[in-house]
Amino acid sequence: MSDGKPERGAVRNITDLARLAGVSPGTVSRALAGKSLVNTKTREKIESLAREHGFRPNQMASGLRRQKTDVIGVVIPLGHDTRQQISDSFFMTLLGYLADELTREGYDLMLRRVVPEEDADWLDRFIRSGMIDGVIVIGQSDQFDRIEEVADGYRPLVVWGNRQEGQHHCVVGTDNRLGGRIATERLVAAGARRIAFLGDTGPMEFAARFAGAQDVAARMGLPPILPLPTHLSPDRASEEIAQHLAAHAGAIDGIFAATDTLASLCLTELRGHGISVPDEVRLVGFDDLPIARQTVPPLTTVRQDIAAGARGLVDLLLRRLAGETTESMVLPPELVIRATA
Amino acid sequence: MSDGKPERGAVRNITDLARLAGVSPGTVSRALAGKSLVNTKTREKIESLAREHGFRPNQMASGLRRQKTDVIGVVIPLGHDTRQQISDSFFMTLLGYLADELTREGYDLMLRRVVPEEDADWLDRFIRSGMIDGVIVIGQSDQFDRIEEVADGYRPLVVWGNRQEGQHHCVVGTDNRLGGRIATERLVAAGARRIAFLGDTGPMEFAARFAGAQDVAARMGLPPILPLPTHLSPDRASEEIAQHLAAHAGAIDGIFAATDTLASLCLTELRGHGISVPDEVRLVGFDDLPIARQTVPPLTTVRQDIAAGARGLVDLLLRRLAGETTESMVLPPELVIRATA
DNA sequence: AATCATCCTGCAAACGATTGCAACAGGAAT
DNA sequence: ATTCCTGTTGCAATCGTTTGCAGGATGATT
Repeated sequence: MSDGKPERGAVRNITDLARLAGVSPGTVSRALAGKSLVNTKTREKIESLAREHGFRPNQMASGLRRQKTDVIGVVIPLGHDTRQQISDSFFMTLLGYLADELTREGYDLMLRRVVPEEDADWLDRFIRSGMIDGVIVIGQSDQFDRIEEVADGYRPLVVWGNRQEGQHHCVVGTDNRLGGRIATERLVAAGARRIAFLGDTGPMEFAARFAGAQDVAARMGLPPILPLPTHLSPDRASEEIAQHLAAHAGAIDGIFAATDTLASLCLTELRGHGISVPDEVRLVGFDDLPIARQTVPPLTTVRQDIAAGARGLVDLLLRRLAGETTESMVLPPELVIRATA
Repeated sequence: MSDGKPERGAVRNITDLARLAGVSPGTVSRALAGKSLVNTKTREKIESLAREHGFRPNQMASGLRRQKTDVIGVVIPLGHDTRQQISDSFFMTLLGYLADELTREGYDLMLRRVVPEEDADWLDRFIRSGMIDGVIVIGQSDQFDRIEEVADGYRPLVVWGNRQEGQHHCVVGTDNRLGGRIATERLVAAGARRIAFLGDTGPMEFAARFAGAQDVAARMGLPPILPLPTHLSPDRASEEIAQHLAAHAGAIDGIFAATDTLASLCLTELRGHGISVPDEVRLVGFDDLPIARQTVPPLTTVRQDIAAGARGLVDLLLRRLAGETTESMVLPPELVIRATA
């Protein structure tokens, strides 16, 4: 205050501050922690000194002593599609909401991106690092089993992904199978009969969407859904989509894309091939990312409520942190009809 | 090994493991840290015991003792446009690359999103938390002065943003003013004369792009650039863009958008208004995000090399961490010509 | 056999904050 | 005057790891 530049750097720890205030370190700790056991005058003196010197208690030390770091780990396993997944719009949006929610609850967020193939015990390593109070895994990728293994011995763990019959780990996610059904039903309602699924069917979530599509095909007596495996990274995807279209020209009149990103790329390719949407081919995406509103024509898609997902993840994690046992949370998908189907 | 389920949880710290191995804690520490002073046989025994019990040294304690946490803080100040900025494609892509680079260098990433208006000393608080070895700030937003204040007293700080004459903090970023010139020159070359700038001119980076556009207008004797202030969040932006278009119908034949995201929204609105691009109105964006390739028609834009930016940020930060003094790093923008100008 | 260097290992003091316990002051109650 | 509270404060152990220093064992050299 005095000079605009209080001599900072002099006070490095709670003991220095205690010396200045003429009290013991313990009292300083209590005062700064806002405990009720400190005399009001003492507290004010300590607080003003702390402010003046820009002092903040060291979180590492505090964490060590309290056995609680107030940090939540968020980890994105890059399974199938190493590159680019981390900048996938959906995951990033979810991450943004998670940051919001965690901040609101007084937690910091430690982000880690791992490649399970190079680092077998990525999850265990993170958990036992001692730096985090709990873990949120974004996307099961192909690591379902690894997660299951760990989940039994470690409570504060919540996963974004698909719910599996009888699984042990607590998961938050959209009902992908139902989403797949909804999307496919829409394609059929729009006149499609020979339907393809655009995307890799390896990852859990995608597999479930694919299964949902198959459900509908079976129920309605349509030909089986044709899987068109595709990577997620835009550069590779475009090319692969083009090949798929060339290979199955005329044999497909409806496409269910695993992701809005893929759907959008597909739309571009369809236009390139002179195929009209939705007249010749109907198209439905998944996620309802902002991009879905801006494609030409605007994309019909299945909406995932990302904000609700983030809230659910944090809420469940906090409850597990508090010792509760929690059920998984399944969010309802919602059809958003625009112009591609 | 033995049973598939080694009794974990028994070994909680280095001392437990020392007891098991029949050595002192110090030796265990040295062995696990890979120091050369330990007998090979002892080391192997300790390592195998550690593996068997899934033990990892506590990073908090280690950090406390070594005064080094191996964590880098990444903070996104949400200045002008509180909501949604964190899920802005550009920042998120940058964040992804940062995660990659930091991981490669053996650092973890702590992500924090702050609202400077609610929390005046966001930067100081983060720095002095004791949890991080250095800070990367993504975007100066309107916090230039605050960052300057802190930068003199804290070395391991690097900022993504715009370089200012005579500034004190180390910054990595594209030459926005040059980018603005390039974009505007392209608009002119494509036949535009009455040019507008779409976006808020408040944030540093945008202000520089705007200034670059003004440079060109002045040099070429064109009418002054018309600023069309717009929020970044898609929902508000669309509406605002529509209003701008309505207000200046026919009076504009070229638009330089501050961002590809805005450009893409603008394109949608233009189509809605039946205005043809690039015949009636030319459009140039900024960033070269993946979306730029998928708009209809594909977007002409100014490319920022995000990967190089991330590498630069991490590289400079590491060097400052090592005690070096570093210059700022200015990346060259690059015009990518597609079909909108 | 004595000396010395070379390896390893153990001891104990840090790092900085928290907290159970004890002690103290001052006032109230007896 | 004694006893008993109540409200504050200090003391010292603790969280788990690291590391400077000293010391012990071993083998080599004279």
